[in-house]
Amino acid sequence: MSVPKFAQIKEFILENIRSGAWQENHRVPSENELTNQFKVSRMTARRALSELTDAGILTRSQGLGTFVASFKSQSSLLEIKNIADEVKARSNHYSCTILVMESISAIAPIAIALGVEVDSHVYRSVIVHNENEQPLQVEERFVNPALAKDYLQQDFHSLTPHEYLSQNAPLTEARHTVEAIMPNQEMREWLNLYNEEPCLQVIRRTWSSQGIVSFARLVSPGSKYRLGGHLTFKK
Amino acid sequence: MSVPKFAQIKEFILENIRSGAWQENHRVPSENELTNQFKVSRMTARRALSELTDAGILTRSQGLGTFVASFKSQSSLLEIKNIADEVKARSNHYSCTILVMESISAIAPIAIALGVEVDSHVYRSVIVHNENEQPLQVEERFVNPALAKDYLQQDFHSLTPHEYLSQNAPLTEARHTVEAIMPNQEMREWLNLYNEEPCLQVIRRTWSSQGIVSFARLVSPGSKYRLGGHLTFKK
DNA sequence: CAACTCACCTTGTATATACAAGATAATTAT
DNA sequence: ATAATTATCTTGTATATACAAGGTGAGTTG
Repeated sequence: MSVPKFAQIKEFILENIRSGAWQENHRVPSENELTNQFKVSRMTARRALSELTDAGILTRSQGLGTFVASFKSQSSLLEIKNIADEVKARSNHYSCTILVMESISAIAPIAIALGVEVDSHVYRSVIVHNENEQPLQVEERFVNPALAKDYLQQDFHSLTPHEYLSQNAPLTEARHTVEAIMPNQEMREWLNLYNEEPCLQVIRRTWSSQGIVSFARLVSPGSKYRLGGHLTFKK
Repeated sequence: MSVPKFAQIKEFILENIRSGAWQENHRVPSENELTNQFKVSRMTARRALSELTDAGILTRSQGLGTFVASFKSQSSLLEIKNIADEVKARSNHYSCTILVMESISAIAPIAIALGVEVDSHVYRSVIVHNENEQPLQVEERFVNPALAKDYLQQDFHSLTPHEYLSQNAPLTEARHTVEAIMPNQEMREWLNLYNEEPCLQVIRRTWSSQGIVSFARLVSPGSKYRLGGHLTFKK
């Protein structure tokens, strides 16, 4: 037996999720349905579902069924949380200012980061996220237009770009780097910084099954923002 | 059935690991041994072992047995890797300079972070880690003497503090925060920085089953060091 | 019509059993 | 003594079966 049956079933389910056919909260076949479809025992079908559940890809509930988990619950440690949620979790007032929404011609480094041709047009947005009307983070994002055609038509006051993109092109992968930088003049104005203050910069690239979706640069003042992480022996 | 049998077995294994009785690479009872000890079927014993393996706490190999995984393989995204390994992985030369090794009286913030009484004595070390003889990171560490008595007698040229502490008091938890700071004069000298450069500062607290082991502050120049992260749909 | 019961679906726990396959040590044959 | 075989331990895959327990909806009862 080259590929175990339970692994084949896992692959079948993952492929449906990756392709976008099964979105978040979509109901996946029950153990009995998989048992019939794949001609395996219930225990084998169950193993596939259980392992994907442990991995955070599915959620199950007794009596109801098994469902595709929401993407954000997948992330573990350095989840770059939705900034709006984070502010609201501190029970502060969230607002945002949209500074730029445009279609630009991609210079080399941006084209490379997005995996598109140099000088092809890409979307660019610059948004300032505020906590109690004070700038907390500047989000500069470059988006591959092939994977999010109507990006520029969105109203990001109600839905953050990250939320919009997650719903539109199902994310399969994300990479980020964190570094400390000194903001330039433009960035200092956006963040309302009058003195020389270091900033945390997170560069984040996100993939979907069709390719690189977007490339974001998140800059926050060092005095107002920090990232946290937590490791434990899980039970 | 209040607590499922497989969960009881998991708890039994975790407790042995948390207490330090079973160290890294210690061999845990085989499926058959657990079957006899707990009077359960092999499938139930197997479930406990499999789930802990999926969680990264155990590793198994066919024909050999099941073992306690090494702590570093537990960490996921924001693993603060051993800096010496990181430098060597880039095939550069690693060296370190030990600036301070002392026993001090804990002022309030340090005492609180370490969970000891104010004015009780704690160990402090300051080490500069170099890549090709250039300072890459300053590690200032405060250690709870109750949990690492002979900390000051170690030679940290051969074994980093983190490695020593991991071996000595089995780690059960770690928390860290990442922020951007401007280094003070002393730190600039340690890092050989002549101009104003922002730094990444990682604060890391580590727990063992007996309490807080140490509290470290890791500062690196923003231009030389960044943290990386990676999220995927795991298979 | 409303409330209750029951059938039926779902996942959750647990067992007994079978064979495959990797690793090691003891035994046997050369 | 060395090499090959075998026995025995380990984990890995797979099935059939049983009962428990949560959730939903249909049908019965008041």
